[in-house]
Amino acid sequence: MVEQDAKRQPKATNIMASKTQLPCDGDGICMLCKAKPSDLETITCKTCVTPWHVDCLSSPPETLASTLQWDCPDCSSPPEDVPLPPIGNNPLPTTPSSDLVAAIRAIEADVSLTDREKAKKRQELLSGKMQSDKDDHDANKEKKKKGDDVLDLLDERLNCSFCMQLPERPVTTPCGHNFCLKCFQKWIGQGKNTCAKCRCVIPSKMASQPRINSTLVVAIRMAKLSKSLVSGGPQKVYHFVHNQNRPDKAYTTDRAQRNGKANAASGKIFVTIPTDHFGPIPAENDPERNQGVLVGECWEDRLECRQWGAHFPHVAGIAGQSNNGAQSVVLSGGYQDDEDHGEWFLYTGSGGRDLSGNKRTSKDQSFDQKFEKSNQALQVSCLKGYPVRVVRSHKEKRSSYAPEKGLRYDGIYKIEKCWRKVGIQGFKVCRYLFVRCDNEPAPWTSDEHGDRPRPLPKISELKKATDITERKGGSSWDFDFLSGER
DNA sequence: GGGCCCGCAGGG
DNA sequence: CCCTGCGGGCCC
Repeated sequence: MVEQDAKRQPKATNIMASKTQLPCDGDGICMLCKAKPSDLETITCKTCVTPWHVDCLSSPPETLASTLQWDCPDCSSPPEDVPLPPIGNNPLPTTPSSDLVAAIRAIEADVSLTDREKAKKRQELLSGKMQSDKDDHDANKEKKKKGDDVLDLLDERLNCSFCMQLPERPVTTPCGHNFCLKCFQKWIGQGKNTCAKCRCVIPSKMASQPRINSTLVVAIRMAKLSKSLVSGGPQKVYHFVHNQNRPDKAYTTDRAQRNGKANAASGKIFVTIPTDHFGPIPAENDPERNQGVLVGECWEDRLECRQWGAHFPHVAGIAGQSNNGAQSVVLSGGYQDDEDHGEWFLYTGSGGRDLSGNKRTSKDQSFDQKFEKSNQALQVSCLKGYPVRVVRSHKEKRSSYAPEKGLRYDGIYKIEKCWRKVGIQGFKVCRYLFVRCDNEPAPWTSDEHGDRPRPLPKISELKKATDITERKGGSSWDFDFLSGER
């Protein structure tokens, strides 16, 4: 039933490989003449979507039509012994990327459209039928459904045949199949030289020097973007909605130049809470395990912690919005003014630090902190008595309550007071008194404080520790734990 | 071990 | 779009 389709053969440009042929690099610079050709002087391969400098090609295409259907020297004229790729009875080409991308680019280039309109057009394009611009209001529900379909369609056709996910740093074989760079290299490393999907021979050049199909990257991104913009509409779109295509673990994006968690993007968020969800994460929001996030749960790093919803920001210590309150904090011991007593602790606000140059998280304070942004969010949570999830990190061991390793979810606290004072570095800091308030036994397990639950701190103890110099908001001292209401 | 530099995510 | 940020890896 396999049809050999002659039309699949590259246009007979019959490149003579007498002269070295090299494409443009990632910056659009011709690797042969080192010049940066304009768009008009550049031609893009229909298979691998790599740009080439026309003037440096030994045999450039002659007609407009052949330009659109052009295969670069790497992808055309396979060795004589290579059979034509077997084509199934699917009438669609197996490389949606080139045509699709050309059309998407045309939309992108249209300056008369807003981002939103572009997204809509992209989405229409991807769904294969141009939808008339009828009333935008009640079509929302339908669009939402359609958005999913589009992404699903993309998924099926673009997925890496090894890991079945949307490819990470996708490479495309001349036969039109996409793989993650890593998956592809692993396959080649096993001595294979045929496409894992259709068994067609992979040219040795491509095998030894696979190129990232950057345009496919863009297409996948655009499709996702278009989905989020069109389906989400004005209402809030939570992260977990667009989560389905992320791998289970943090991953290196095509943009990152290094592997590893330092520059990684987050893996799938497993829980179904919105990022502004207050309080514990219950079992009903944990479809993965159906148990919720339990006090004492530990994670390797912040990205993993994020995936379970305990604390969403990747770097920042406070999760919150100035008008809404703060959902969670991370205690790392990195702040001199922090004081961790387990059952209660003093937390320092963010800001006031010198972040010039590349210092993302300098420890040197150079100006006063204010109750704004995330500091204000904590203030709101204090005033309203909202529950705050607390995660401890033991990067610097300051307290016997710190977890043995990694990060640990230590349950719900309330911010009993907040104020500003002059910190150790001589600048004002925002300060918050957190007191544990959930019903589970205190999670500390050190010998020193082995008796659980640990008694609540005495007011005098807190007063002494907090050293209030300026009070800003906060509940009164008669907070509920005095009466035993936790 | 400290400094530097990277890219992601989120708020505004 | 810009700025910030209680990471994290690598290089010195």
